[in-house]
Parts: sequence; C-alpha cells; structure tokens
Amino acid sequence: MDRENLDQELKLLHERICPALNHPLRMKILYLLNEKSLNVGELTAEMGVPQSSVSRHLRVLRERGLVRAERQGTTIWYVLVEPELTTAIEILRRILSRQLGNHLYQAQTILGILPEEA
Amino acid sequence: MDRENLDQELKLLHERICPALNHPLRMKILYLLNEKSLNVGELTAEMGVPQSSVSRHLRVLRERGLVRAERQGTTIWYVLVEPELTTAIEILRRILSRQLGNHLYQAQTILGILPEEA
DNA sequence: GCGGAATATTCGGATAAACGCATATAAGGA
DNA sequence: TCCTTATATGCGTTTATCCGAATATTCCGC
Repeated sequence: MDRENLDQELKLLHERICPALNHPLRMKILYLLNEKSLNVGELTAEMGVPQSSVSRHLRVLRERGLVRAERQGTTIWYVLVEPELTTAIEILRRILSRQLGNHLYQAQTILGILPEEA
Repeated sequence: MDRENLDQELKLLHERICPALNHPLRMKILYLLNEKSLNVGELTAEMGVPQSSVSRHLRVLRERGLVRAERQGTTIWYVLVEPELTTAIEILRRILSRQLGNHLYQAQTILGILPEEA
C-alpha cells in the first residue's frame, strides 16, 4: 500500500470508526449493547444523562453502521452490529490498566494527571 | 464494577488512551513506530506535513506514555511503548474493511500490500 | 383524528482540537 | 562563543464537538 492509499484509509478510519471510541458515553453504549440489545429508554436509564444526549450519541454510531435501530411500535431497539468494537476497547483498557499499575501514585492521588515523561 | 467505577474508567480511557487513535496522523505515527523506532526528521519525511505538526502529535502520545523519546545528541528517537495500540487499530481496520464490502481482507500490517479500493 | 409515550432533531452557546507560521530551546562542533 | 542542525513551543485563528433545553416526529390505542 503506497502512501496515498494509507493516508486515505486512515482518513476513513478517523471519520467512520474512531468517533465510536472517542467519547465515554459512546463507549458505555457499546459496552451495554454488547451485553444485550436495549431500547433508548433503557439506555437512558443506565447512563444517567438526558435522553437527547443518548439519542445524539446513538446517531453517531448508527450513521456509521456500528449499531442498528430496530423499530417495534414506538420503541426502538438498538443492536450492536460490530461487537469487535468492544474487543478494541478491551485492548485500550488493558493499556490503561498497565499504566495505572506503573503509575500507581498518580492513579490513586490525582486521577487527572498524566504519566511523567521519560 | 459498579456504575461509578465504570464511568470513571471510561473517562480515563477517553482522556489518556483514546486521543492516540483519534487522529489520522497519530495513527500513522503509531504504525510507523510499530515497524521500527524513528527520529522526528524521519517521521516528518514519511508524513508529508510540517515538522511542527509531527512534533505536536508526538507530544500527545508522549504525554500519555504511549511512546517514549530517547535523546541521542541532537536527535530524538521515538519508541512505541504500547504496540497493542496497533492491534486495536487493526481491529478498527477490519471493521472498516467489512463496511466497505471488502471481503478480501487479510490481517496484515497496514504498510503491507492490501486490496485496492481502500 | 386525538392524546400520550418514545425517540429524534434543532438551536445557540460553550469548549476543545488542530493548524500554519514564526520563534524558542538544546546539543554539537568549529 | 558562534553557527548549524534537530526538535519543541507560543500565538492567533479556524474548525469540530458537545451540551441542555425546547421542540418536532413517529407510532399506537382509543
């Protein structure tokens, strides 16, 4: 793959896949849907944020084909189309876990801080 | 894990790990460094963007402990600390490939030869 | 058709991210 | 010390993302 195609694919990844992982609420949605399909009301109850917020995050995922909406009367059930997304999140969690192990003081005392530079 | 802890961990993931994957140039850097360690000049040559841009993206990765900077004279070599990041990107690429209807996908480094139309 | 429940969207404003350019810092050698 | 090369940062601007509140849409039962 030459540089043109590589850049093109990375741009597509950035536009169409990465946004799924780039917000705590969206990652949470993915996790919840990985357990079982839920409707918007159930998701809203789990997430503790306004319904409009859940709905907008669902749209980000839906527009990218990562979740699917199935209407059943007035209720809309959301289904995880790409369970591999949770696999990717698991990898990121493993990295974070390693970091917190390596920087236990920072993790326990000041959660906001970043690891020190080498 | 209760809701509080889950939300807390997702917030940390969002702040400290996810930014690595949320920019085409940073993903490219991760891929390049996964092949071998490079200095800033080499990276800049590969990426075709201003050096200041490369440097700032490197800082995002460095501040999060995902790459490491090793000075050698005036040159600074960057080393990938978390190769699992490229595993995560591979997963995202597989999802994208599925979306594009490309069933010829084979797990391979992004720098290798891959099907057209990406 | 009407009312209510479930979900989606619009609006305006706030926050954060990224950029190019110019300049600053740091190290090595004459 | 001064010059050069390598890398990092400050500045001002543009662009993207997110939010809550309010409103709109869709569907069902009556």
